Amino acid sequence: MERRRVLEDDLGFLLTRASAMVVRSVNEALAPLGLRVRPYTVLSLACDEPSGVAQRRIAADMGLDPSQIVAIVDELENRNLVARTADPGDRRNKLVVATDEGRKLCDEARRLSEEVSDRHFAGVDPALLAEMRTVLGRMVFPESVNAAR
Amino acid sequence: MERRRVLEDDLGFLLTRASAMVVRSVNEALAPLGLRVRPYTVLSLACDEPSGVAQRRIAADMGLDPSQIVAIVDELENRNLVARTADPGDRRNKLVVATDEGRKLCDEARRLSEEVSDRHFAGVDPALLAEMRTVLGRMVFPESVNAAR
DNA sequence: TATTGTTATACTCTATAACTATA
DNA sequence: TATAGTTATAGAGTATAACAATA
Repeated sequence: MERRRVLEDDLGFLLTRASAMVVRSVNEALAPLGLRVRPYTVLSLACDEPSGVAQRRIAADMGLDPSQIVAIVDELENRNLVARTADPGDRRNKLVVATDEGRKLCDEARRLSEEVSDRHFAGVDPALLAEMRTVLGRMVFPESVNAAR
Repeated sequence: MERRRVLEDDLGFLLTRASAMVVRSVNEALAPLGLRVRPYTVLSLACDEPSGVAQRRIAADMGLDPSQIVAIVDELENRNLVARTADPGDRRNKLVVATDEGRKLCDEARRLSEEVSDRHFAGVDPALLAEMRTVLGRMVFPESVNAAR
């Protein structure tokens, strides 16, 4: 063989390639539901928080600029999957809350998305996968390293 | 805490977030060289193959469509970092070969890019990083699972 | 003065289809 | 007919700056 002498050991490159593969297949898997990865992620965050999530929070969790969340929430709201509700405590906030319809679709999407992940990581030692979750989780959410769960 | 109940365990999501972080900081690190991740990757592949790489090969290794390679090679060629040379064996192929200047810049870029990776994965057990490389490498290049190196 | 959501804009990346030249 | 590279185009994702409403 003796190709890819350097890139095959570059974790950044491998991460990029792997995530592109997963995103692609999740997008394909979610297409029948009319969802793509990013709207699904927003919907999922809304579903995880019964009282709703502020758009800033969504942006922070997804690593995006708040301005990029607007159109995604617009789309989900137009489809009646989430609703923007006023935060009584701080009227600058708009809390994004999932509707019943949104929750149903999210459950379905989650199932499909997990199926895709399982397929990609089939045959990998579950303990190793757990360690990868920990490493990547700490990298992505450094503030919650020792947070109680 | 008790947020992100589901996404924090979603390897696809973590992979996407982590790779976005790395790509962003590698792009920043390479900016002084006038490179971004993708041109750097193409240059790197060209440097790894003294006799040159076919554009199809580059596309396959990067998981892109061959049409997306054209503009990147154009740019590198305009900067005299690579040259397109005719493949004597099959004149349909254009082998992308790195120039001396390209090799010098690639070495520099590699150094900067490794620095970024080291920073992101500082404190992680090297053995675990090696296992992650193996898992992701198999996922990305399934054809070379048992390839001799 | 600072922060939340919003609008607007420019750029990069992704995905396809169709063309040409060689095989 | 099949394959390598190319062109063109549309859509999705990324990155900033600036604005109105609220704190």
